[in-house]
Amino acid sequence: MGPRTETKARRGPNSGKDTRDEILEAAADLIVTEGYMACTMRSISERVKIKAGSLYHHFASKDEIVVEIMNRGTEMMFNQVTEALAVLPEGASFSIRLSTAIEAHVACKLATEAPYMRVYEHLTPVIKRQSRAMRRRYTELWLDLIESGKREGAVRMDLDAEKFVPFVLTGLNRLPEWFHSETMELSEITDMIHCVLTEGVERQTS
Amino acid sequence: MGPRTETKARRGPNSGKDTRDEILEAAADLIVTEGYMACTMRSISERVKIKAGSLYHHFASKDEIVVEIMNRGTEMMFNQVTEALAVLPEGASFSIRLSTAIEAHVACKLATEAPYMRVYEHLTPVIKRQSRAMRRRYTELWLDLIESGKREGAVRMDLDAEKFVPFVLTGLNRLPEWFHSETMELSEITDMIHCVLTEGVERQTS
Amino acid sequence: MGPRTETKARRGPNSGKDTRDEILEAAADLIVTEGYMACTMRSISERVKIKAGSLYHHFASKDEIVVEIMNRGTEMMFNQVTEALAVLPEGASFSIRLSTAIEAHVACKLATEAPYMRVYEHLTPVIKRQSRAMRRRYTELWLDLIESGKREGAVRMDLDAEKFVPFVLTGLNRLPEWFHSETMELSEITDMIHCVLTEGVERQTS
Amino acid sequence: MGPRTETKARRGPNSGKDTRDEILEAAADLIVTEGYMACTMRSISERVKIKAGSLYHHFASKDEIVVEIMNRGTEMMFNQVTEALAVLPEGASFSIRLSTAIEAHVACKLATEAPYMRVYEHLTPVIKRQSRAMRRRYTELWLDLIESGKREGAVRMDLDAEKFVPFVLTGLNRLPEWFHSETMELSEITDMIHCVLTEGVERQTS
DNA sequence: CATGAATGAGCTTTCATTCAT
DNA sequence: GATGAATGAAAGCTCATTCAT
Repeated sequence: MGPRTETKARRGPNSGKDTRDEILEAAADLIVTEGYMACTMRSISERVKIKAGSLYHHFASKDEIVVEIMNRGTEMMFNQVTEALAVLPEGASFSIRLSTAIEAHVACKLATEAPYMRVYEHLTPVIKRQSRAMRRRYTELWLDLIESGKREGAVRMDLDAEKFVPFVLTGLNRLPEWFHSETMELSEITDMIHCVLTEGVERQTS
Repeated sequence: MGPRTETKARRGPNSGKDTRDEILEAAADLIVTEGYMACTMRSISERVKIKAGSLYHHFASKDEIVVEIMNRGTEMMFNQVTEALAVLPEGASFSIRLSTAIEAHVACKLATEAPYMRVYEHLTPVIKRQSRAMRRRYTELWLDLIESGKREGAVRMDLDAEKFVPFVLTGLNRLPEWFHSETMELSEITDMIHCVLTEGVERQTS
Repeated sequence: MGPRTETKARRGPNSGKDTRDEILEAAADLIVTEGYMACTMRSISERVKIKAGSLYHHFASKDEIVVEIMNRGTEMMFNQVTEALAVLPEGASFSIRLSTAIEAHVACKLATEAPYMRVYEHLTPVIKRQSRAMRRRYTELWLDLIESGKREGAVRMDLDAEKFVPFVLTGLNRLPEWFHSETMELSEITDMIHCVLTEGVERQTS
Repeated sequence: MGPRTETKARRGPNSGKDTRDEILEAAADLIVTEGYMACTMRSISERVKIKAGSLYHHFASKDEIVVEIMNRGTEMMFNQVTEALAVLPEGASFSIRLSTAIEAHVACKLATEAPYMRVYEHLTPVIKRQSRAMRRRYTELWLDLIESGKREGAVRMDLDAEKFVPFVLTGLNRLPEWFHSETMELSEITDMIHCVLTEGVERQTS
């Protein structure tokens, strides 16, 4: 018998997903596809094919589920963007690093197979407040990006990163609300945003 | 006999607000201050100091209340921004018009006395879908602004306004989520945004 | 100006229908077409094009409306059947008088233009209890019919009319529940009933 | 350990009734004793001594409860009448079979201990429509009875059973509305009905 | 671990009724 | 007579949660 396959991994051999993961995924998927209101303990339990009360063996409350979803989502985004930046060649310019970050972030927000990262637009501020720490960590990733741009002389020194980053991120986060994959090409959007953020909308006079 | 105080205005001297308005305002205020979940027919009725069932004399359903709040909010924003642009001197440059629109929009989103315009960040996409028409109208105001910028040669012709405007507006709409009036000056933010959008973040080389 | 046309008879010249009648008819029609549950003070008032509260100028309560409908219905049935019997030639046989009564009763129960007489099947015993006196009077009409049959030697003396009549009437009253005018001829049914009641279902041996 | 008393039967020693049955019985009893309007989810739950919301663990809606009551009622009637006919000696005459069916049917309608079978008179057509299939099945039992009477030459061939049966059944069903056990003997009634249906009310001339 | 049953609080909505204007 | 606004009670139903088995 293989290592640690006895108790867990009931569906799909050593798939690595235990009930806890299934619950989170079911809940996240409900939020993304049917909205936060439709994500009740009962609807979650139906998807996992478990009875509602049994959810409490894995989570102390519904809040705990939602908070973990939010945290996992942000963490996955953090990892994805970090990874995308890490694989860039040593010494890549700020402009390249910025567009890489934008692309990675947006790709996460639209990833159909990973509901975790797409729940945010469906959550109200009251709920999101519970996941501030994790989000702050992600924000700092972007703050670092801007700071590095300043250090290498690519970004205006008077840019207030603490205000610029939240503005950009909230804009990027809501993209699923108006992006329609049928009529738009994703690269068009990331290019537009990258271009606006680096050069602005004004016609270059010279 | 005083001016039009005969029939209405039973609470508050000639306030001009009828119960319908009071209900909408109470509901909007609840959403803004305590979140959408806390805005129940009962909590609304308590604020208006009538019984819950009486709300149905003024609105057919809770949905109708929320939809009207959303529509009024967007309409007020539309009027406010339109007005701000209208009072500009004839021939004001695109840059001025853009910063005026940004300031007007942001001022609305943070106006403490007018909860209508601040509910959006507390609503989930499922709910907001019901007010799409009105929002489209507001979006078109901004599309016109960009188009006029192109016509006068101030904006790059290759800017895709249909993508740029939603990106900017969603960024502006979420401002209340991270703006803290204690530590930030509102003008700092609108200036930053205006600057980024027109010139970009890159250091001017010349 | 004609006699007494000033205040009443607003719709249709001296139609003889005042608001009170309109209310009763609207309520009866609602009961017949949509069921008792759908007959609310509000739905009645909408049909009469009046506001709900105004109904209380004409009736002290919803109960009063329903009771009057029931009474009027029974009274109309009483008059209709009495009239049908009255126009028979002097000395008409019991068998003829019985079939006449059946036909008149059934015709009332299916009369589409007179909802009053058709409400009964839609009312529960609890409600109907309030109109017992009027119904007793109608029952006595039938008791008299049977008694006259006995007197002229057409009806078995041992028939207990006090039991026979309610049995027959309840059977006749529910006819609208299973009669379908598309597939059945009304005369078929009244003939069948008349035949069964007079001769029974058994095959005549002689 | 006694027979099958382990798991269920928490209230009342081995009563064999689970909560679902208790709910149905409580609801049926409420309908019969206090009328359909008095049968609310709350009043049912009070009788069963659980909270109103708990009813939804056993039934999806109030409608489901009422429909099941109706179906059970008709099914019990069906079984009772079938059984009564089954225990008759082989070759019992049509007249005997008819009076047996009448007695069994009426006994059901008046059975104080079985509220299921007595709810019908308290339900409006709108509600009863939901249980048509089951009722049709019961009607067919009677249609078969008449047909067998025709086959053995006891019933007139021209009798339209499809009309005769509904007429008789509706008459029998409403019996609780006017039958008073204090002043009437049940057998008097069933005898009268049997006699009228077989021989008619007319005095035999020969 | 999982379940079935139950809870309690709260939800939106409906209804007959009242009454000052 | 009629209306608009309000009431109070109650309706059907939902939800997160608990817990003995």
